[in-house]
Amino acid sequence: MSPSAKRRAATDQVSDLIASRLSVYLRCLSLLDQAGVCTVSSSALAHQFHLNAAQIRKDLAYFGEFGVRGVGYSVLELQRHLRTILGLDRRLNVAIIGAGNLGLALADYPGFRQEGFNIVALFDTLPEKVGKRTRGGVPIHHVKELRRVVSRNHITIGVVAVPANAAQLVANNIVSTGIKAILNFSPGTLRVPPGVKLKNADLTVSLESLSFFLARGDAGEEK
Amino acid sequence: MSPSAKRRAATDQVSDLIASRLSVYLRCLSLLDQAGVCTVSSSALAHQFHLNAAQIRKDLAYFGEFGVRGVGYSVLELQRHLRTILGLDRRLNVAIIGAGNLGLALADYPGFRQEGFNIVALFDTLPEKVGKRTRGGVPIHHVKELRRVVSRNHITIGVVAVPANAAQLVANNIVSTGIKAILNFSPGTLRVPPGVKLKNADLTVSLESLSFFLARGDAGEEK
DNA sequence: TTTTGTGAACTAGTTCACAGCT
DNA sequence: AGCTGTGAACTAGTTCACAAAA
Repeated sequence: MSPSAKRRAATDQVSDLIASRLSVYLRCLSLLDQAGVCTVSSSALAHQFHLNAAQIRKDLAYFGEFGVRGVGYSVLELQRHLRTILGLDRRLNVAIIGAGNLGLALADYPGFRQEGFNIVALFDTLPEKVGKRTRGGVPIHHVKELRRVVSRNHITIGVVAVPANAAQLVANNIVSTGIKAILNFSPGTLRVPPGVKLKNADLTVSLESLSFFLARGDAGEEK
Repeated sequence: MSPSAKRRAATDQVSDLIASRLSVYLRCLSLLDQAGVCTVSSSALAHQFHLNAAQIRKDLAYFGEFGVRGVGYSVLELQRHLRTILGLDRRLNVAIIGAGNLGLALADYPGFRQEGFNIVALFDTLPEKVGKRTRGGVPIHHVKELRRVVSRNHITIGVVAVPANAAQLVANNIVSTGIKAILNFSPGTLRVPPGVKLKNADLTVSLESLSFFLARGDAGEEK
């Protein structure tokens, strides 16, 4: 079967788990690249980063034949492939709604910029915040400007960083601008129409799971 | 089979997915409670919050028989049960290592306090930060004070909010104090000994998954 | 009758193990 | 010889569907 035949149609539903792992692989490769490594085998990757070799191969093979049998994967080449697959070959503009502690911190978080994400705008409704900028220089707009700013700046990802009671309203607002990807930090379950990808990153849920494992006394590694 | 016989031994390994869902259920119940609802059936819960009724029942039944056949669950009673199961019946003290943007924001994040978590201390190595306090009043200590502050304040959860290159070192440091639960915001794969529960909350991974789904053009709901 | 609790059926995700390249 | 790519086997997680209880 030819490599191109392997690339799946855009309609195939790929699980969230695979998407997250690809992102992890990319970060592992960056580390190897920095360390001057040119070629790596799936088992070397697996061993170094506590992953499963077969799973790495399967995940990668899903998108094409990137390896060379008997040799392994070219670190540089695989990095490039993963960046393309993850859509990181172009810069992505991100808006954060909610200029509270969390929103402000996310806006200036250096990790995002580093990986190719531009946080181009914050939004809030409080008059004392609107018009200001974060320490890192991200401008804070009024939420009513959302649609205008989104289309002018080609924003493709919206981040919800408002309290729970406002979250669904904000999400609807984001969806109405045509944005197709939402990262939600607020607690509770948001509803978005089909065609819009929602990812939850509720920090309290994470802490409460830890609490749960502490209470039971059984631990173990996370996947 | 008696209700108590259902309660599983502490050695049973319960998946992360169940733990997270319990936390979500608890939040749904809080909303219902605020709305003055006294009793709720699994299907009502499922319908209102876009969950699966059978899954709710199975998750809950794993820990005991909390429902009444033909009636449903008492909102108040189930809340209390979930809080116990999640270990939220006692307050939990949390330390955050890394007083950067993210660490500072997490320290003052009102959602944590609200749910029963006390962020009692921040840690950093920079002399200009050590000795200060966050806006919310959380004191910033030097990392070398970690062990002392942890034992004096009965801290049971450690949060890693430092750059990737320092993360493993910080994790080791946390483990050495006897803390058994770590929430990791840094990118990359940390290694912790068995008996310590590690939960990753890498924000870049979340954004990159979204980017991936944008690039493919297939969306759909997250689990 | 209504709704729980749960075995059975099903679906998704992971790992094994090896054929097939290089 | 060594390592990828992948069907087959396995494991985990979800949903169905119904008996038992209120």
